[in-house]
Amino acid sequence: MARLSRTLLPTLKDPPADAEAVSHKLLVRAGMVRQMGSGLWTWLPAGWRTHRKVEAIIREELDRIGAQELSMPVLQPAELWQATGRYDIDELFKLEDRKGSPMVLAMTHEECVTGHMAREVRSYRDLPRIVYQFQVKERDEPRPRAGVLRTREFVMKDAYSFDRDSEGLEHSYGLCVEAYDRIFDRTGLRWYRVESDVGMMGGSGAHEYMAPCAAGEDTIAIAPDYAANLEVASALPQGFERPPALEGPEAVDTPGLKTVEEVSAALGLDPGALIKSVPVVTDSGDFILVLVRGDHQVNQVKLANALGEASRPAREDEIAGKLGPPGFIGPVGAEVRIVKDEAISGGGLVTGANRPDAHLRGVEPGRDFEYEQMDVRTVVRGDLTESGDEITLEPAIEVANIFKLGTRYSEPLGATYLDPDGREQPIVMGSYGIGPARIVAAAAEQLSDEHGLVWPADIAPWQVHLVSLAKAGEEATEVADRLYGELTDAGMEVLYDDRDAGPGQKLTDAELLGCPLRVVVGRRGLAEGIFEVSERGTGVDHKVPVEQGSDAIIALAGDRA
RNA sequence: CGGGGCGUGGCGCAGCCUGGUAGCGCGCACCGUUCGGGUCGGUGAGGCCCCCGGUUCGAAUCCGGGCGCCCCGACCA
Repeated sequence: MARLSRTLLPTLKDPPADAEAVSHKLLVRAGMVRQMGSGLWTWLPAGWRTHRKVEAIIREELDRIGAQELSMPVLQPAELWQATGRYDIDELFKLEDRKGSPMVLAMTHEECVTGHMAREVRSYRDLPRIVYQFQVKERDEPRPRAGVLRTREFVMKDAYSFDRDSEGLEHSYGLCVEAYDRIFDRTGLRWYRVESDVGMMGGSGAHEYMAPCAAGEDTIAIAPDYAANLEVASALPQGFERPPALEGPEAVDTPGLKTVEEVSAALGLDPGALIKSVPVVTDSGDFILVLVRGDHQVNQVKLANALGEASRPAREDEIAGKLGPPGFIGPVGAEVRIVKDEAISGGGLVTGANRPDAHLRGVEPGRDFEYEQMDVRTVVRGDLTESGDEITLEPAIEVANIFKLGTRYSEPLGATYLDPDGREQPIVMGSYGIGPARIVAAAAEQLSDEHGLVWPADIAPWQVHLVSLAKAGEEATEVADRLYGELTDAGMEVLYDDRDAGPGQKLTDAELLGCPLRVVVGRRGLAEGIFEVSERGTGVDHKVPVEQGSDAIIALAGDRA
């Protein structure tokens, strides 16, 4: 069934010139994926085997918590999307059918599944339910990148929970967390479950599953008992050398010194002793002066969450008249709304003087200006968790996310039920996504070496890569054929390299593809009466006596799984 | 959306500046050779030089427009 001589497995000596990410290079070289267009990929047979193995793990674990698989269409009428207000999202592919009716290609399926539940669920007795599907998602990404990591079309496992109330949601959410934890353990990835931003999905809580690797687009903040997306991470700031407090603010001349670096250097102070003043304008038009420590950055996501709305940096014309010139802005005497980050404390601080070429020192929040205090800064490496552990930052791929949606979709789509008292209530929802392709790519990123891929046993395209080094007609060919038959009959997944090719090519291809066990049948081993079995990744070799043949190899494969 | 780069047999590239009818390596086919780490030699097939328009006796090359792809940033249910 899987004789390499008849398998579509186009391995490449060189990676595509435009590939940067390790997973991109290796998955293409190993003949697992091919590009069709920007962000559009074909999964070739070997790649699809791995993809489906990931799907199988997900399916088993979701079935185990009582979730039910279904399948919804990708092509959908635009109506539902107009109802939830998501029709205007730029990433949504929009089209018309032949009658001119507006249609969309679904980028996710909340609208569709909630639309169904609105019709089918009537009573509290119909709840809770958890359903899921594996279905293609279409997203017109502004910039697809890194091979299969960020694409415009991809299969997502999306699950949706429907409960009577938020307690029920907590329970369903907990079940999904359990299932997801097991799924990611089984994939063999190194992973974290982190707190995440609820983003445009709305709702009351969210986590992401993150696989650390160099090609990751996100950054996660990690400590022994802490894990969060950097977008929302929160921590205790590090100390700095604090200048002496003064009776009141004192002006100092700082001609031309506009940046934190310039001012702190000129005054001989730690950057942490400065207050960085960032004027922003919110979506609703509110003008706010945001203050963070000189050695910190404003975190747009945390700021939006703290303010309850998004904001952007203020333009110079908006600042003029309210505050000093850029580089010399400060909170003292400013008649604007002031939000101070909670990492700023104590006195003796330095701020802009709101006039050209001058700063103030000895500034103390509270005494010298009024403020609202919020947590709006981006955590930096070395900050401490509440239990005193240092935080490290790592790039990571988001491989899954889970949201407590609440009634964000059930309300606009009229998904309600009657409670025991006969009152109409909105269904409380959760949504749970996993990208199998990203799991495949993350495994390639995390586990490869200089020779190629190294698949965890449970998601490898084949368990055994059987390499015959014999020429046609040699006795070794018969031996390899027989071993292949025995292993296959025993239910093993075997890729049998029976090609008429040199040993170098066959062995390097086996390493490139990265199946857990490589079995070499060749004259040299047979002279000793053995098959040579190598474990990919560990470098451990076994000499398996020919007479024990398939049984011993099956046992070794079992050990690796 | 801003910035940068690229587009020439299946893959990786040279040729373009300085116009003259396309070349290299790998791969592929065949013959021989070799056979435990991408053997070696020979023969051969394969190209609308991304597209459209312009300049020119003549355009892969120069000019204009378009399309596609990649990278950095913004963005990212």
